[in-house]
Amino acid sequence: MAGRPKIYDETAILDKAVEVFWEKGYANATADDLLHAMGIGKGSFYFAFKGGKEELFRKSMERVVELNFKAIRDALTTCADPVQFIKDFFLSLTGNESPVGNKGCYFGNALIQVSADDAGLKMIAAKYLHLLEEIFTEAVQKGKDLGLLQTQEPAAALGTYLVNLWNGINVTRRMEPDQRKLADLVRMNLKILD
Amino acid sequence: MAGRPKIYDETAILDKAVEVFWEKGYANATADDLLHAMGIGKGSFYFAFKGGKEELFRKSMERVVELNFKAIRDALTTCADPVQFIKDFFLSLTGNESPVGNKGCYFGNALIQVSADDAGLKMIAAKYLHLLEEIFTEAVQKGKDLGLLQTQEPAAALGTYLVNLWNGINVTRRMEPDQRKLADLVRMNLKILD
DNA sequence: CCAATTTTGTACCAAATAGTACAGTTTATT
DNA sequence: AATAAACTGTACTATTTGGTACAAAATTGG
Repeated sequence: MAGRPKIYDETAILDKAVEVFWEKGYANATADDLLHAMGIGKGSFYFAFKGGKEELFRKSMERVVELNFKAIRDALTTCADPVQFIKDFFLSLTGNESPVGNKGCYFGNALIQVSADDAGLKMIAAKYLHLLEEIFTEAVQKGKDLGLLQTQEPAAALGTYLVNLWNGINVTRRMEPDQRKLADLVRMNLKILD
Repeated sequence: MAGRPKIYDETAILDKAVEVFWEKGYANATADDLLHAMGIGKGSFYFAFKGGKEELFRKSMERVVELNFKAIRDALTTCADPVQFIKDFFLSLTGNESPVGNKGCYFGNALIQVSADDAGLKMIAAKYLHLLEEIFTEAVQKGKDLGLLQTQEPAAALGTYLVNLWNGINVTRRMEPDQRKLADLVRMNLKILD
C-alpha cells in the first residue's frame, strides 16, 4: 500500500468537470477545456479516467445525481408536506436563483447532446431521469397517503407528468427570458396537484 | 446574367443537410458528413454557403420552419376544429408514425446543442420556438372564438403551456420508449383544453 | 536507505477538423 | 466563336482533436 499520493481531490475535479460539461455541453467540451478546468495534466487525467472523456462524463453524471437528486429525495422524505415541496421546487426553477441556472437539466442535455453512437451514455442519462421520475412519484404517493391530494390520477402518472414538466421547463427557460411567464406556466401545470 | 447554372437544387441539398443536423446534432455533424449527404464538393459548398456550417444551419432552420411550422399553421387556419387538431397533433407525437421520429424538435435541440458562443444561432432557434408558441396561441384563440373551449385561461397562457408541452415531450420521448405512457402523459396534459 | 508502487508532467502522434486557393469547366449573352 | 459570369473539384494547410509513451517524482513499507 505505498505509492505517491494524489495531489488532487477526485470529487473536487469531478465537480469542475461537471461545470464545464454543463456550461458547454458534452460535444462542445474539449479535453483541453476539461483538463484546464480540472487543473491536472494529461498524465493524471488518463491515469484516473482510463476511458477518457466518456468515462469522465459517466462519472460526472453519477456525481450530479449524488449532489442534486439525492438531496431532493432526502428533503422529500423528511419534509412534512411533499406536495408543497414539489410545488416550491418547480417554482424555484423559474427564478434567477434557480439551482440549475439556464444550463438546463444535466441529463436532458445529455440525451440531446450525446452523439447517436454513444448509446451507452444516453441510456445512463435516461436511467437517471427515470430516477427523478421515481422521486416525484414517491412524493406524490406520500402526498396521497397523507390525504393532501384529491386527484384520481395514479401517482406514477403524476410522476411522469412532473418529469415531463421538468424536461419542458428546462428547454423553455432557454427560449423564454420572461420569468413571470415561466412562473405562470409552472403554476398552470401545478394545478394538477390540487 | 450569364454563368454556369447550378447543377443541384438548393432546397434539395438543404433538405439533406437538415437530415444530417437532425440526426447527429449540430455539434456532432461534421462538414464531411454534410458534404457527403448533400453530394456536393467543398468548392460548391463554400461558394453557396460563404458562412460555412453556421450559415448552412441558419438556412436549414428556415427550411424546417417552412416545411413544418407553416404546414401546421395552414392546416390550423383551414380546419373546422382547431382544438381537436391540436389534440391530434400532440397525440401523434407519441406514436411510431410521428413526423418527428425520435429526433426531437429541431429548434429545441439547437438551443441545447449549439455552443454558448454561437449566441446568434440560439436566438434564431428561440425565435422560431416563439413562432410555434404563437401558432398554438392562435389556434386556442380560434377555439375560444368558436365556443369550443370553456377555460378561463388566456389564449397566450395556453400557447405557452402547449409549447412547453412540446418541449417536454421532445425530451421525454428520448427517455421513455413506452408509447402508452407517452400517450397517457399527453392526454393528461390536454385536459387543460377541455 | 532501498525497493515497490502509484502518480505526474512533457513530449509526441496520427487522425480529423474547418476552411482556402485556384485552376479548370460549363453556360448565356453577344 | 469570344467573353464574361457562375460554378465545381482537387489539392492543400494550419489547427485542434483525443489519446499514448514514458521517464521522472513522490511516497510508504521493509
